[in-house]
Amino acid sequence: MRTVEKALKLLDFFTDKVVEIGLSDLARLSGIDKATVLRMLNDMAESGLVEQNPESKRWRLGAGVLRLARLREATQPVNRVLMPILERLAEQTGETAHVSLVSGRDLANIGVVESNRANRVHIEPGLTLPLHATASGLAFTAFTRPERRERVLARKLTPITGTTPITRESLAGLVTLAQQRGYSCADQTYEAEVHGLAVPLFGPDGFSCGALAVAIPTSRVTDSYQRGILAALAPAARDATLGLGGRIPPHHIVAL
Amino acid sequence: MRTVEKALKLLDFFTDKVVEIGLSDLARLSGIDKATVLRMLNDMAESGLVEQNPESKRWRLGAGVLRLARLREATQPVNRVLMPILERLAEQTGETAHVSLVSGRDLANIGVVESNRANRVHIEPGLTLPLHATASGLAFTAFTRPERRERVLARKLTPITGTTPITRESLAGLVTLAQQRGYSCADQTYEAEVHGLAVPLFGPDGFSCGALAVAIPTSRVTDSYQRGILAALAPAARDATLGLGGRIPPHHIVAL
DNA sequence: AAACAACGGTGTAAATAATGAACCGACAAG
DNA sequence: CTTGTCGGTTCATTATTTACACCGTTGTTT
Repeated sequence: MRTVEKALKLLDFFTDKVVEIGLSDLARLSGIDKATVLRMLNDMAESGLVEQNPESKRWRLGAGVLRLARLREATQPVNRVLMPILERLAEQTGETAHVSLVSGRDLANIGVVESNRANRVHIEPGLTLPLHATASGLAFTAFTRPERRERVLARKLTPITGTTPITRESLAGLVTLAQQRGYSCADQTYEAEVHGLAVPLFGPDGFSCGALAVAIPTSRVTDSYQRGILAALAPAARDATLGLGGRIPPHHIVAL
Repeated sequence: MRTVEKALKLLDFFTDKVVEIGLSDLARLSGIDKATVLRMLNDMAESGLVEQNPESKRWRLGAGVLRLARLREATQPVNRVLMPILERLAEQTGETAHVSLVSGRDLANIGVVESNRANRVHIEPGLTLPLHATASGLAFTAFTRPERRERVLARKLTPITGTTPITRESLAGLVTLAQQRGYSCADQTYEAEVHGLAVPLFGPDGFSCGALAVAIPTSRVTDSYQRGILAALAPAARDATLGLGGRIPPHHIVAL
């Protein structure tokens, strides 16, 4: 495997729960030799991608990622555009709203606004969303370039909950449905008790570049409740696409 | 040179002015073969660090950096803590304030709030600050671990303006002065007509982990004006250090 | 206190993965 | 039509990465 790829994969072991990892742990987690991991970490530390806690000697994400994020934000003001939309959406729906953008072979969650109800869905910031198991992933896949969609369908699908689609046929069915309806549903395919609704975001090329989604506790889900959510979600997604400089293709209509 | 290091160095060619770079350009800029650069870019794209504009075929920073930044922010709420302090500082001083954190061998600018005066200093977001040529760098170097300080002093110092310190002796003098005064000055060492004042931020280990700085047009600089800036800067830096969970060492006193 | 295990980190010979020159088709300008 | 440049591919050579063993230290267990 390519060295750079392996090195960057190390970053995926950091989550909002596991913020610092020791050398040996990281070697075990990744299955890579300790010496190799150390060299990679040192290389990434040069660029500020990771840094070492001088006391615990453990490693964590570095300040360099903040710098890079600021740089990207300066050119494509994603946060500035999307966060207000997200906040309004969460307020209107009373449910947790989140937005994700394509990043490598999956979707990267880049913004979350939680509902302020007691019973609400919590979504980890910085989560990577699998394309086949989330409403966001389905909405994205439905409207991405055909080549990419084909690659997604050809993947080995890992089950996450009991209702995660694991055959090519079941996934293709959900994707086709999303194409027809203009939005996607994911009923407990990623986490139990969580129902997702998502609408794709489009880039300047008219293909999807991400998704805007609302996550609902299954206990609250009814047909009419979903319609209400969609009535807020659809225009929010349109605003988001336009705010990012994207172009909504004529064949995308959210069937309310 | 190590491959991972080389690959990540590619990211440094993206600035807030140069947001998209073509393959051949990037190969020329970095002095690395086209084929190698392409492989590195593809590897980094897997992790979402970069992405390719499907129309122009050129490359830019990817959404993955936003994800990583959110992750780091979730654990160490740098922005949340520092931005209000920065805004207050900019308001109090009427000058552009910025904050930077150690990132690899240099400082990464992670926040800027510009003054609202007509004549003000503009600072690019996501800039990398050289340690020897900026007030922030001097303040950081003065209070970092001795080993690191030694390495900085041993560097080959690149001149940026006419007054950038380029000998070990001149830099050591500025650093010592910063140690004595608890703050640092940089008179047009990075950009002409810009005067910098900086106070270090401290980590939990009692050594500097970054700097809080104010950038002033030289035309406004007088002794009493500087004292006024420092009177706002010193407590702001203290708040920032404490807000980040750092510990101010007893020997650090800002001599007003 | 002794023994032990696990930690971060270092050196080395062996092998794998990175490298770069040549090449390709596409496109644009002259 | 020729020329130059673009993004991208190929493949033999080679230089870099790799993994094993080892080191000193730390902290836990017996």
